[in-house]
Amino acid sequence: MEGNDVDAVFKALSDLSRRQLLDRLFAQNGQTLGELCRQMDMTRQAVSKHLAVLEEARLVVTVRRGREKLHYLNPVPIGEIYERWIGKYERHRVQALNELKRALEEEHHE
Amino acid sequence: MEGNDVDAVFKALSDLSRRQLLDRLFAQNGQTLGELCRQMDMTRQAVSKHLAVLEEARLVVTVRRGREKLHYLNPVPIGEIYERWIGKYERHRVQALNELKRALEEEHHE
DNA sequence: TTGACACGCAACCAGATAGTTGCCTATTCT
DNA sequence: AGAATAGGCAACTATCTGGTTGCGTGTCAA
Repeated sequence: MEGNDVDAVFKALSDLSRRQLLDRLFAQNGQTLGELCRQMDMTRQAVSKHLAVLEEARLVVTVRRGREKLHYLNPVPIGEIYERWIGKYERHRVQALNELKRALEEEHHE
Repeated sequence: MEGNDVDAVFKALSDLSRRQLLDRLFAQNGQTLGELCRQMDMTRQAVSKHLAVLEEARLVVTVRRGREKLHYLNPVPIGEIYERWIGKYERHRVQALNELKRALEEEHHE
């Protein structure tokens, strides 16, 4: 079967705004909610919700510092997605492409 | 920026049923709608919709054979996701982990 | 201590999504 | 030709999702 929290990670990654947030953290790690908001063209609450989703999927880990909340990338879940899921398909890339080619050719001069 | 159809691929992958369909095709490529339905515990129409989403994201390519529709995996989009997106994060895996560790430690003996 | 700042919580809303049912079309088999 | 099979289309429904507004709480600085 699938790893148990694979679903949360895929769901978290399925939204453009959340991928952008990851990109912002990739550009500069450890940013506060406020800093991330200034780059995001939506209300603070919306950004906060997105970050909560990312945190739930453990793609982001937070640290409180006084009244601020610092957000850090956690590379582990993406690594697991690659190892357990994407890698599996990548390893059969050539085979799948050949099967596909053959099917399309047979169709054409049927 | 992101590749233009990255979003469709991530959205397609965000649903468990669709990932299961990809797994079924991974186990046996070139299956018909009917064959896939028998393994999926939902109506044929629901499965058909899921396959349409996968086709829209070009994760699956179809070939008509008479009244049947054969479904084949297309490995290209997943490869692109890896190359352009996942790989970027994987390459900075160790660095991100170190930043995270340091932040968590500073918090503890603050 | 008072005000400003950083963030959290909850209610609400519109549109997307995942599923259903019902019916129609096209192909194959006898 | 007629029945059975494989699939497509459309309408409908319930829930999920991404966003908003409004207000409350904790922390810092003057």
